[in-house]
Parts: sequence; structure tokens; C-alpha cells
Amino acid sequence: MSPRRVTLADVAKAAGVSRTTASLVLSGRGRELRISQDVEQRVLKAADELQYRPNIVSVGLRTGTTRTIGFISDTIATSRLAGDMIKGALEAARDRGFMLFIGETEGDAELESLLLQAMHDRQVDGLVLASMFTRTIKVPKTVTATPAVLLNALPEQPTPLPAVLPDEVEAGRRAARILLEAGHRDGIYLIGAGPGLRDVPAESVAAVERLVGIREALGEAGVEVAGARTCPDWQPEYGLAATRDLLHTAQPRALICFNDRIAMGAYQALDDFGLKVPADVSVVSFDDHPIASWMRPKLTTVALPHYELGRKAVDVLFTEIDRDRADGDRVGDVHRVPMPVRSRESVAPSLLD
Amino acid sequence: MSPRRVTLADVAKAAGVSRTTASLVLSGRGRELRISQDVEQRVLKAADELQYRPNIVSVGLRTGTTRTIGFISDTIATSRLAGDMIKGALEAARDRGFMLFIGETEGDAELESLLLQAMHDRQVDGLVLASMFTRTIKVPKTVTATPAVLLNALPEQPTPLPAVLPDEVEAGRRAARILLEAGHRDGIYLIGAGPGLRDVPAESVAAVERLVGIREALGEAGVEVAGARTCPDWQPEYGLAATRDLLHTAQPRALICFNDRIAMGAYQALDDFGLKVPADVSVVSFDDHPIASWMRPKLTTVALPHYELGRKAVDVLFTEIDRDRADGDRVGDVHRVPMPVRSRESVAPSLLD
DNA sequence: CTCCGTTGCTAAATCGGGTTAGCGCCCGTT
DNA sequence: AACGGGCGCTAACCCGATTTAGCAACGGAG
Repeated sequence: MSPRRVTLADVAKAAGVSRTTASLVLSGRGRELRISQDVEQRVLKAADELQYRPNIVSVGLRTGTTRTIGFISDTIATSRLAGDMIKGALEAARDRGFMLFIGETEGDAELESLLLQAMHDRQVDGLVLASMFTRTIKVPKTVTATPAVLLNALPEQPTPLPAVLPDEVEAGRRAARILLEAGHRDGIYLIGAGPGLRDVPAESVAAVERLVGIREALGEAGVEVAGARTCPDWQPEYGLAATRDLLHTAQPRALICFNDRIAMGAYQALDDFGLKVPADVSVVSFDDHPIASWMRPKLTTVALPHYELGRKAVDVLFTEIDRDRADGDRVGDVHRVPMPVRSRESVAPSLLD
Repeated sequence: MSPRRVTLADVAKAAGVSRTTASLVLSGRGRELRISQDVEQRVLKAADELQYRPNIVSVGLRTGTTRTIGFISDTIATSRLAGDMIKGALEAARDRGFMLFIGETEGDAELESLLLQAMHDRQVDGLVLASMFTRTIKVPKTVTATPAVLLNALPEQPTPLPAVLPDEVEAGRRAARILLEAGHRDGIYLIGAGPGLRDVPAESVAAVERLVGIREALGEAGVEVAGARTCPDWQPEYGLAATRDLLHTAQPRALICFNDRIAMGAYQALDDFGLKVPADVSVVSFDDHPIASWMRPKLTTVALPHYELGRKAVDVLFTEIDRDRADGDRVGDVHRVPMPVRSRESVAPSLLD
């Protein structure tokens, strides 16, 4: 069907040298091994003219390295998170000439181990284990055979695996400071979690950490959270219900919503009560979901840096791979990626009463 | 670091036979080649006890097949489309024990050819060339070397590549019929494209086809489109602007928005004019973007079957791969995947005047 | 008793590269 | 002239599987 691939043997023959020599020249070890300029040129010319490209499968067999990393996540579709995270990972990998295998476990441990096997069978050089929402995960013991990095996840048991996560605590502080800097000191309510550190959805690391940050920043300014409503799931309908419930008994001046979908519901509830954002109530949120800039007024939110998370994970993975080659010890650092503030239109200065 | 992988040689030694014999038994050709029951059992037992798994890299070198397919798209992050499409592709691949390489071209032809090379270097068995919005693409000539399928795209030049696309024309008919069945015959306006077949954003196949379907279904019922507003880009802000513009001069009873983001803008404009959905104006749309079920009232829309598109593409690719092995001719069929209606709350019966 | 055909298995080549060990040749020394 | 040593290159083995060709042992026919 297709014209057979050009192999090293073809290049060697065209240059009139042995395969060994051709290999040495092309791997850049020609100088070191005293190949003459003349031969070097002939080999390079032949390779160029024949458009030679090494067969990575073959190299993989001999050297055990396939210039490939596996990206395994629990869910790739739910939430846009996945897309940008993979994009970041993809580009970081591409910078080093690596390709990405994608796999999805759907939270199924058996599927996960099958995937890990399939990746090992294909001799991946490293693994990214990603979660689509920040949480603690059980690390399958099989992964210790290969360099690996946790992305958006923390190990349940202590392991020597590095982890890359968004800096949620600082994000919480930032959200709070946005309101403080606008002069808000009273009537600040939380929607989605809180007010206590135990009032959070199960398993959600993000909820706890955001809450910690919020309370920290407010506390430093001597400001109290006026109240909070939790949501069983962080979806618009629950944000709507929680905010409605709040508005029946309270008169908030500002809301900190735990994510943008909740904020969307909050907008709807505020609208139902005839309250204007931001004139009557300021709203800040987290995630920077696309809807944040579609809402009216556009939502001020602390962004999840999906792209950077993906990039960082792969960058960290590369240092793990290098360390592995150098027989170094594993460490297991936790890398925090900053969450940037997207200032838009949903926060107004608090009018001094 | 890790205990060396178990190889075929290990299994052979444990079973007290040659590698050849072990290979024959494990590939199921034992019977055919007259291996005794006794030996067969010994090999299977050894393989099981040692937890032998064939090294796919090695198999790839020998047989040229790596049980891997490449998924190349122009953008993987923009729009949720990508996630579900990849998910479908992933699952279809997994059903046959295949893995997926992911690549993103960002519409850059050079990047595309680099990616194709990288995939060829890794001996992929087939390629999915995906576009994130339906359009015609230039097919790089390199792809003819491998079985390939176009996903959500049509070839600019006629090629023998099969294509998998959503059935947009039928979707257009369905959207129109939703309104017809609710009794709407007058005051139906289009937002995003139309009324003429030339009033569409550049390159957008979806716009043309949806429009064709809409006009066809309305025409059959003897109903005329009352008017239309185009949008330079299908984003909420343009939907808002276009609908506002319309409302200044007309009193629509129903809107067909060309996608859900436009519909979101349309909702905002209707709200500005004090019009209620669906009591005053019914709205139907396309895509079934997540926001469709977050809007109030929930949006009735004709869904892009992302997951099914991904699955179908890989299924078609497998028949291409099989055909390729059998030295068959390439055909280049176009496969249309139905777009299902999601009936929600944005359409009300037309009150007879 | 020899010859032949089957049965049951294995040696060896192969895929496309990387890597080690070492072979000739030329030059300079003594 | 014999010897040592550097230079420039290559033969041969290796990775882990598949596959082709063929070998030994045995039994039955002639």
C-alpha cells in the first residue's frame, strides 16, 4: 500500500557506510567516536534526502524508552476542566517530543488497573494520574514501577509521588480580599459550603481549602462571615435554591459562591428577589468556567488554571523521569499552581451606610 | 528499580519449552500447529503464574501493528465537544483493546504534519482527523499511508476517506417541527444565520445544513420564515445583540437560535424587553451545551451527539483498518449520526389568535 | 529391515534500531 | 624492521516478540 518506510539500513547503504556508523552519526555520537567529517556529511545528506525518520517502536524495544507518557484521569468529559488540562499537558509533552496516551477510568478501580497495564505494555516513560475535581485518591501500587505524578489529587496514603494542585487556599484568600478591597465588611455570605470547616461536600478538598483561605483573609481584616448555605452538589439549581433560602431571612451585601455554576443559580435567585448585581449585592466566585463571562453582569471569579496545571504536571513528570534515569530518590513534593483573579463586573464598592 | 518484566522467554523456560512453542500456544495457534494438550496446559499455567503480558512494543516491531490509533483534532479544549467526542472514541477503542494518542494542531498545517509524522513514527494503526466545528478541511496527503477517518469534517478535495458527521439537515428539520407541532405558523424568526442560504458565517457547514433543514420542514408545512438576524460569531453577546435588534422592529412568537450560546444571549434580550419564555416567545436551539439545562426556563435544543460521533468514528476506522489488511479498496462514505431532540421548557403551544 | 508420513516440537531468521568489542591501517619510535 | 598506539570504521549481539523452515522420533506399510 504505502511505500515502505526508510530505515537506517537504507541510509547506510546510500551513504556507503555500515548501519553502525550511520547510527552513530545520527545520534550525535559521531564526534565522540571519531567519525570523519566526510563520512558524517555523507550520512547526514543521505538521511536528509531519503527523509529518514527513526522508527520509535524499534528504539523503544532496544532502549525501553518510547517518548510517550500516559495521561489517566477519572473522567475526561465532565467539565471543561479536562480539555484545557490535557491541552497544557499535550503542549508540555510536545516541547520534549513526547506524545500522550489518554485513558479514562470512570472511577472504576478495575478499569484503572487494566489501563495501567495497557500503558505499561506500551512502555510509557511516565504517567500522569489526574482527577477532575480536587480530591484524595487511592494510588494503585502498580504505578510505582514508572515515574508518575498526581494531578489535581492528593494521595490517600503517603507515597513518594509528587502532586500538582491549584492553590485553593490562596484562591480563597483572594476571593475574600476582592470583597474587602471593595470595602465590604458586613453582610458577606457564603453559598456552597461553610460557615464551619465541616460544612463541606464529601471528599471535596477544594471546598475545605477555599473555605480556609476565605476565613483566614476575612479574619485578618477582623471581618466575620455573616452566614452560609451549603449545597449538596455544586450545580446551578442548588445554588439557586440555597440563595433563595438565604434571601428569605437575610439581606446579603456580598456573596462568595464556591463555584461559577452555583453563582449562576445565585444570579437567578437574586433576580427573583429584584436585587441587582453588583449594585445591591456583589458576587465573587471560583473556577472561571466559560459561563462566567456569559453571565450578565460578567462574573468576577478566581480561575482554575487548567492549562497551567496540565503543563506543570508534565514538567514535574519530566524531572521525575530524569531523576529515575539518574537513579535518584523519589520525593513527593506538592506543587501548588496559583489561581489568578479574573476581575469582571460583579463586584461594586460597598456604600458606607 | 522495578523487577524486570516477564518475557516470553521466561514463560518458555518455566514451562520447559521453546519460545516458539510458548508463542504458538499463547497466540491460540497451538491446536492448528499440533501442540499437545499437555504442553499447552504447561505454557498457559506458566504464563498465568508469572502474570505474563506480551510487550506490545516488541509485537509492534515485528508485526507492524501497535493496537494504537491517533486522534488528531484542530482544538481539543475549546468547547466541551472535545471531551465527549474523545470519550466516545476512547471507549470504542478500548472495546478492541486499542489505545488513543491525542494530538492537537491548533489549525497549524506545519504542526499537523509534525504530529502526523510523530504518529507514524509510533506506528499507529489508524487515524481520526477531527474538527471541533463542522467544516471542510484540507486533507494532508501523508494520511493516505494509514487508514483514516474524518470526524466532524468533510474533505475539501474528494478523497477516499470516510467521514463521520452529525446529521445537521435532519436536525434543522427537527427544530422546525418542534415549533410546528406546538402550533407555531407565524412569527418564527432565526437568530444566528439566514434567512437566505448565503447568510451564514464563513466555513460553517453546520449553519448551512441546519438552515436547509429548517427551511425544508417549514416549507413542507407551508410556513414562511418571518425573518432572521445573522451573528458574526456564535457567542452569547452576539445572540443578545442580534435579538435586541430584532425586537426593536418585530414581535416574534418563536425563535430558532443556531446554537445554545446564541440562545443564552436571546434569553437576555427577551428579558430586557419584558418578554417571557415560553409564554410570549418559544425558543428552540441546537447543540445541547451544558448551559441549556442551566438556563431558566430550561432550553429545548437539538443535541450534538458528541459521544456517539467519537464512537462512530472509531468504529468506522476499525472497518477501514480491517479493509486495509484485506487489501480492499477505499470508499469514502459519509456517515451521518442522528441529532436527538432534548425537549425541555422553552417551547409552549402557540395560542390561536 | 527399510522407507515414508505424521506428530510434536524447535532453531533460526526477522522487524529496526542501539551498543560493545575489536579489526585493519597508518604513523611514529627505537 | 618490529612494535606500539591512535584513528576510523564495522561485525555482531541485543531488545522481545512472530514466523518460516525443518528436525527427531515414532509407527505403519511394503
